[in-house]
Amino acid sequence: MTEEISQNELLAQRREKLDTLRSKGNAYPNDFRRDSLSSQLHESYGDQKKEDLEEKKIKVKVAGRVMLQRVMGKASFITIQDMQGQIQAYVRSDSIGDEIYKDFKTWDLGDIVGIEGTLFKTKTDELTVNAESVSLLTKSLRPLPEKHAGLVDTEQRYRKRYLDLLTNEESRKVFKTRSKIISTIRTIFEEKDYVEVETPMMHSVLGGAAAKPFTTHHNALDMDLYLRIAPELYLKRLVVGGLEKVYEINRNFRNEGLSTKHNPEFTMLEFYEAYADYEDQMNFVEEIIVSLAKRVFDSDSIVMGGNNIDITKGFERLSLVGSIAKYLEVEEDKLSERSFLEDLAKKLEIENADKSEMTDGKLQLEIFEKGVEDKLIEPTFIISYPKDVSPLSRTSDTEPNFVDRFELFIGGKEIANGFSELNDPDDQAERFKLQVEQKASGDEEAMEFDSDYIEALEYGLPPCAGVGIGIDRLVMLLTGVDSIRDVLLFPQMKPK
RNA sequence: GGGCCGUUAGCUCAGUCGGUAGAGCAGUUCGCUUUUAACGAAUUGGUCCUGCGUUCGAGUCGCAGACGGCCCA
Repeated sequence: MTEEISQNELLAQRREKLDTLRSKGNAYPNDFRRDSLSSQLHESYGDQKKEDLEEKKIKVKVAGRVMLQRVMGKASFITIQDMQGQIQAYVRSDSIGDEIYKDFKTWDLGDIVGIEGTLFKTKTDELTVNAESVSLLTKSLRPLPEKHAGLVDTEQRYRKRYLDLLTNEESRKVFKTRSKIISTIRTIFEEKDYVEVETPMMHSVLGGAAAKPFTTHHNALDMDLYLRIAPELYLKRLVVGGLEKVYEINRNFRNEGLSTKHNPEFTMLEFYEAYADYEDQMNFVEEIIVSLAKRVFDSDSIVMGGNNIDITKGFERLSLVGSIAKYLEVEEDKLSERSFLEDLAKKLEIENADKSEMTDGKLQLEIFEKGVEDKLIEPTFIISYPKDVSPLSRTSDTEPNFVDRFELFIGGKEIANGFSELNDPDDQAERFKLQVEQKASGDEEAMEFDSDYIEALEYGLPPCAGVGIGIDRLVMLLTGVDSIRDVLLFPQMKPK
């Protein structure tokens, strides 16, 4: 690699410039302190009249990366970019001195500079810093992507995100919005007196979700550990411990393929509230979504493929089998008949529909996922999930084969999953046993028997309900981005 | 895992029927004191993703592979 660098002419030229800087003193000074940011200046002085601004003689110190330059014989304009945006500076030979101007003309796009001067407006009315002194703070040794198009190559945008962020405003915007969404979520939970916690990322017992885990090894303990697939069982231990409203925003790890919707590590919001049930949580989830749109985007709707989805008119609620009946236009009564389910599954090309490990519940869920899910464009809560696909949910009081669980779909995508929590330790132990059996018969996504968790339940988990919301997908939904890689700063990539 | 598409200068992209590789930006040199994707003139820069094959000759055709994108599972 070093060899390659030294051979490239462009890099060699810049290195030569760096050598000159080194020979003149410290090439990497850290003594420049700015007092202004670009957008602030535009906001404060952008509207002022040329003459008024000149009279005020406002001194500013700005710093940033040189993004554009227009160099003339004895004067230049450069556009620098800082964390907020861009601002132009006017650099004149007779303001900064001939010698320094000569040096200045050797500076390259991408260099990081500090400029001290007075604000004025050009004849085209652009707010500009009239430089009185300029300093090169960091020499850039590599040329930036093309100044107009920016970095376009998708692979490079993911692998060298810093270049993407530097040159593509849209990309910067998505990640700033992501940050705002997450901080707003924290605000909402704070307002509701929830406590934010962090629970282990390394688990010795697998549980909390149906997923294949990553395994790692602890040397001192000489034991294998799983990277967590979900924090659920730890958060409910905390509810046992009296943290009656608790939430966590953190990473989960699932050992599955990469796609526009999957990254092996992703961010999950999970929250639990005692003395609440899944209906209370549905109301809260709806409130969260509406509130995020309002607070982050000042909007009552979500933009999906050019269409506005109004999210303020109340989210629809449909049972799982009811949604199958509605969207596949079949009779709801028949969806409890095995032969009917198998026929329907075959029509949808669902594999293994006639296998014994494919329980009625699993079959219903697969039919839903394959035939209904992507039709749920308007916000819809699907409720009443089959018990055998929901090993941590409370059994329904009225329908023993179903649980008090919901999932929220918007734009055809799952946004939230929540349920009244199973707090009967004996029922939970039975469900764990079933999971262990399923694991033994080849289900790689089944959970393990967590006896420590059962013990916690035996002390008494107050009646409660919890929800998980995938943050990455939520950000995708709210920012209108189609690939999870566009909301993750550093998506997982194969090494080149 | 399957299908389709892509990979050419630092970046963005052309490249015809198989005949010695092009542009714009960036760079270098010169000119230019209100430009703004500055401008004008000149000019440097290539592992055409990798390997094998077909051919007198491959960026171009074939096979295999790598990486990426999209769709499907």
